[in-house]
Amino acid sequence: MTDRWALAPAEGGGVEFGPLGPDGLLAGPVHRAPDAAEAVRGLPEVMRWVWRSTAETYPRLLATGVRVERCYDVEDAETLLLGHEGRSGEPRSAAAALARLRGGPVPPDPPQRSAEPGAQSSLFEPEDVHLPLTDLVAVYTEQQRRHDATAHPDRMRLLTAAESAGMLVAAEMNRAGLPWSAEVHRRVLHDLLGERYAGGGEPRRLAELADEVSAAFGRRVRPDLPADVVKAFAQAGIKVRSTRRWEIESIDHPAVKPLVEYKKLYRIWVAHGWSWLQDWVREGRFRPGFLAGGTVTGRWVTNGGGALQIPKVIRRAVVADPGWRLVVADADQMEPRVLAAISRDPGLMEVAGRESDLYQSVSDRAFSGDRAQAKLAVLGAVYGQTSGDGLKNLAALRRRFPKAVAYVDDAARAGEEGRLVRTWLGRTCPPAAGAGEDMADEAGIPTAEDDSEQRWVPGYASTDARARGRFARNFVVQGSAADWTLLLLAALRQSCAQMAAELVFFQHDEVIVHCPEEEAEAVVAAIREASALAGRLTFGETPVRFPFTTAVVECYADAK
DNA sequence: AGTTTCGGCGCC
DNA sequence: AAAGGGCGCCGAAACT
Repeated sequence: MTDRWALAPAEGGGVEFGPLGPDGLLAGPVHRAPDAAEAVRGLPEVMRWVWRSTAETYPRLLATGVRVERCYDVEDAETLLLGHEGRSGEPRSAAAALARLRGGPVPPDPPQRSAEPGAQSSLFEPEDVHLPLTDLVAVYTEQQRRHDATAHPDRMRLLTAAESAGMLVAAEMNRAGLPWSAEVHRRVLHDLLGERYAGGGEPRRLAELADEVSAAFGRRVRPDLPADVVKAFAQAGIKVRSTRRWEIESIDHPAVKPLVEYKKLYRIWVAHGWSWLQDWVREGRFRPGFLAGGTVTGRWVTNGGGALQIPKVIRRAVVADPGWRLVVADADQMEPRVLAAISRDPGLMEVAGRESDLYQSVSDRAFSGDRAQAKLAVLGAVYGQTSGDGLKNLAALRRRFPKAVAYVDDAARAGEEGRLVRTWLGRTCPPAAGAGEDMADEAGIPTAEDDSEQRWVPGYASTDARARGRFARNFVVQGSAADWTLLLLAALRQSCAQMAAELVFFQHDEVIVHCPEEEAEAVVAAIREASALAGRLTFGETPVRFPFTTAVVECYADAK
């Protein structure tokens, strides 16, 4: 018995599966079963299942009550490996990987399916992309070799394993669902928006605010149409470039107050109103369709439902089951702590080695105690601020934490020059990300029809190049943070498996566990332990700590 | 008529 | 105080 088995659909129905040796080759006879659930259920001692697609396979296992310990997602690994090899534009299906291996014509990736409310996420149409077991294993074996060819094979192996674990977590979260009280949601909507009118038009409060805006302008204005609002301000003698809130709010005009209020409520109405509730909440659960690693940086996305943008007021509707609690855990100052870990800046590591407020410590050292300025400087360094006070503050930051600032500056320069930029574990930023230009241009190689203005010139980066620089600067921090959170989730998932507790929500640096009241303290401890373990596994031994703020609540809105 | 892009704003 | 990174969502506008 080996601890890794590969599994694939069999010709004529059912599945075939077999054990893998240390070299990644089939190391024993191939078995057959009527379906994946039966195969997995019959081999509880298998530690890792190698399959083509977790999003395709695992929801069906979960539907029959079968959980797996670990997996290896061949198509996800293909995506990460292609990225690392600077070939992110190539098709990443297992079938494409096999074709590259065998030298045949490489099939393009099938188009993505659009999201449907309540649907289990599934990236690919199943019919045309399945590989027989022996072919899948051939791709897997080659992928093992390709891991070895990376700059840090151990980190790359950790990355593909971690993201596969993330995909298990995502599938399990989608199955569990976020506890959601439709009754509370409706009450919140009614309190904010007033009664709904028949015919699906604006609710009462929005209609009233629209009337107030119109009255202030002295003519009918539709506050949801930016062009209309800009025109109305112009007629009132006020020039506005846009109707963004920060721009509107500085204007002295009676329409501003109802307009800003309208925008806020309009947003809730269209994005998380009654029709959202109708579409996305079933039997007391909201199933967000989490997709691990859905973005270039490795952050997750959700497939419909806007789960990562739930407005704070709507969180009132997230309510634990009777006798259960929500453990809401939020990583404290995650990005600067990650920057400390990846840059190995001694000063920043020392600051990040404490669990206390990092921005306060930074400000004590570099900003004479002005925490707000310190926070702006750190975020400016991470996001690539180009103007304003942030630049001045960045200089102060650079004096005290030179290695940290140099780390993101180097990433920005690499991005501007079209070079590859990687996270700590090896997730790679495609050169074209955020720019939409072709590869030759990205690499600074002139092409025949280039407009010279767009081409990269040393020392005179174009607007696009600078945008790529900002993207790359942010990528190394945000992406390495995503690396760390994958390891965190994997560890926390293993702890929760020992209890009734379930992971139900994840949002970049925040996780929610739904558990019986008596397990809540154990879950809080598990989060602390998972954080420490993830820090060690991801970044090695560093002084950096990753503390969480945790709250045990019955309602998500009470966590902050 | 159907599809893509844009403006604005929610979250991190 | 000014408007830098990542996303998704919606309706309207701008296209094919």
